[in-house]
Amino acid sequence: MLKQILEKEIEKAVKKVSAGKVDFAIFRDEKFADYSSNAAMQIGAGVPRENAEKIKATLSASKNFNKYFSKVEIAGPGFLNFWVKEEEFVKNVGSVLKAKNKYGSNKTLAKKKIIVEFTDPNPFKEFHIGHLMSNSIGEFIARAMEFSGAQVKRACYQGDVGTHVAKAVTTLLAWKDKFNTVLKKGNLSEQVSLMSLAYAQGNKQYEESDLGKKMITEVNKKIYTKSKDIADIYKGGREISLKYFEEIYGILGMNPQKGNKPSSAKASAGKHFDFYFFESETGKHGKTIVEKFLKKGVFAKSEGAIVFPEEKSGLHTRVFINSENLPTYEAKELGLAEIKYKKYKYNTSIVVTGNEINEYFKVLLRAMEFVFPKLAKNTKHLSHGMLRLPTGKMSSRTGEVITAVGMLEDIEKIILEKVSGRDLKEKEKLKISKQVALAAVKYSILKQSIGKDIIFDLDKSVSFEGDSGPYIQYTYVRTQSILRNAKESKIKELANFNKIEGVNISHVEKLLQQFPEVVEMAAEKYAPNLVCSYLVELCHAFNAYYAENKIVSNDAIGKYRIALSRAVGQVLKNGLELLGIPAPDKM
RNA sequence: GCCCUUGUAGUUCAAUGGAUAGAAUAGGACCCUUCUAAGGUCUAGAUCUAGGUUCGAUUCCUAGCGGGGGCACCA
Repeated sequence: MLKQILEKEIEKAVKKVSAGKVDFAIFRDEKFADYSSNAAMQIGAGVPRENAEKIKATLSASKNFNKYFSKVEIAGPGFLNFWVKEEEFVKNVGSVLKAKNKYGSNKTLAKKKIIVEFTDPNPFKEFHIGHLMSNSIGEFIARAMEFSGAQVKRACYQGDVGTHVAKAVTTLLAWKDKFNTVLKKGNLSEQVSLMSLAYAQGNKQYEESDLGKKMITEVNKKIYTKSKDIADIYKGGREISLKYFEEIYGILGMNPQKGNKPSSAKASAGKHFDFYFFESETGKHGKTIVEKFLKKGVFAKSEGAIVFPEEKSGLHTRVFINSENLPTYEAKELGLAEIKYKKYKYNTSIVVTGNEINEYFKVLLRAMEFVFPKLAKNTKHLSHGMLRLPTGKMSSRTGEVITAVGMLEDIEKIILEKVSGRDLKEKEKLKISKQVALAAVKYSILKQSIGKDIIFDLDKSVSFEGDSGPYIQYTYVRTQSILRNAKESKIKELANFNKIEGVNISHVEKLLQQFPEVVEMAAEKYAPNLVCSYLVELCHAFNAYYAENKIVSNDAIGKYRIALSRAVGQVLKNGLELLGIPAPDKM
């Protein structure tokens, strides 16, 4: 990459000016140049502009520098501005077409084994738009790591035991007949909605009456001990949820994983993750671990529970095993860390969750430092913000939730309306509306830096214009349409990019050259928003180019423009692929 | 009360300590007998307050004010 070449050249030049280590940056701002650097100003000694002059002189004399760059200038307080030779941009168009779906990938994480845990929906509860957020972000992280050469495994961790399950099961016990009927005769969505009703009802009971709370606590114990009283209901409900989740992963565009192994015999045959972990197993293992380390003094007994005390964490005391002798989230997570490692000897374990558990996770990692120091070091907690409604936080406890499927369906209807006039088959229209809806939703999640809350206004947030997923899809469609036209007109596109004359390098070519750098930074910083804003910028540049120039024409420049369109299409497709957004050929 | 996090155009979001703070929407003015107007062109509009570090601060530090989350047996 040009950036790396430039970096080395500057490094060499700086050494001639300063003996000490200089920490400089290379950045891009098209207002000024193709690349810029602050190297001269980062040198502690001397006058910045004089240092810049010296660096410039060295670079100008470098053969390797002159091979790729046409010019270096000094500006402002001492910035070095660099211009890339125009022919490099043309050559790069050829590189895009040659590399195809590999363009932009790199090897920075080659041979690294990474496990990414995300989505983590709980059986017996709804799959709401918050899970959609975790899924979109997690899938991006996984794909970005893969694009950087890592061997990635996807993991999904599901809470199939615990109070929340007991709440639903307690209600379902009371509704036994109704539940059995729906279980036998109802379709999946009826089954699921009955369960979420049961959960909301159970939750109400738990909060409003002591008797209800007591009942649910009893049922909770029965779930842990696998009592026969609840076995059928529990098993039935669990299966429904897991089946439903798999259906959603398919809708969200996750690819089935090859050779995946459910981590326990009880697991249903999920296909979309490599590993499925369940609290029923991590709880058991976690409890054993905590008990073992209680003896070693890592944990302490307090008020009938086993806690990780504040003195050790430096944060605050957390319960790992409660006074009912059941493992809490923290103990389960401890168990999970080791179970994961046994399944897959990872170099890095990334856990994607909502940010409301940030504090717990910090305590957990401190505890893990005592228990599994190596794993603690290699675990990275990546938290995203909450998906909030303009009316406030949504709550599955009260039943005020927007489900992922419900929202996607609503948007699909709007899009179906939009494509109604197009000359397309009904089947195509349906497929396209699904693809565009997914793009609208996923993009609105991924376009901002993860970690911040998203205020999700259904009417406003999900946009089809401007800075949106559909805009990128539309531009991709435009490139494909151009290629179809060229084919119909029997115009052959350019194949040799080494000696093309009369091409005016536009913003489009420069952006194409930038893609690999963007991908690398997005992966390094876990920042899908960088890919998003890059893609929109590329779309904008290409659409402006398209408005100004006739693309399809049977002459040298036409042939070049067709090739350029194909390259733009390829990069858009690669970028969308990273974001987990489909790229339709027509819309 | 304590801890974490956040504060940028009317709104929703950008900006590895750099040059003139970018987009998108909403507003105003234009462009479909050139390849999909889900598009393009022009225009107006913003860094919570007070200090500090720095050649240079939206970015780092301190304090204050506002939003969000958390503060042992839910996850």
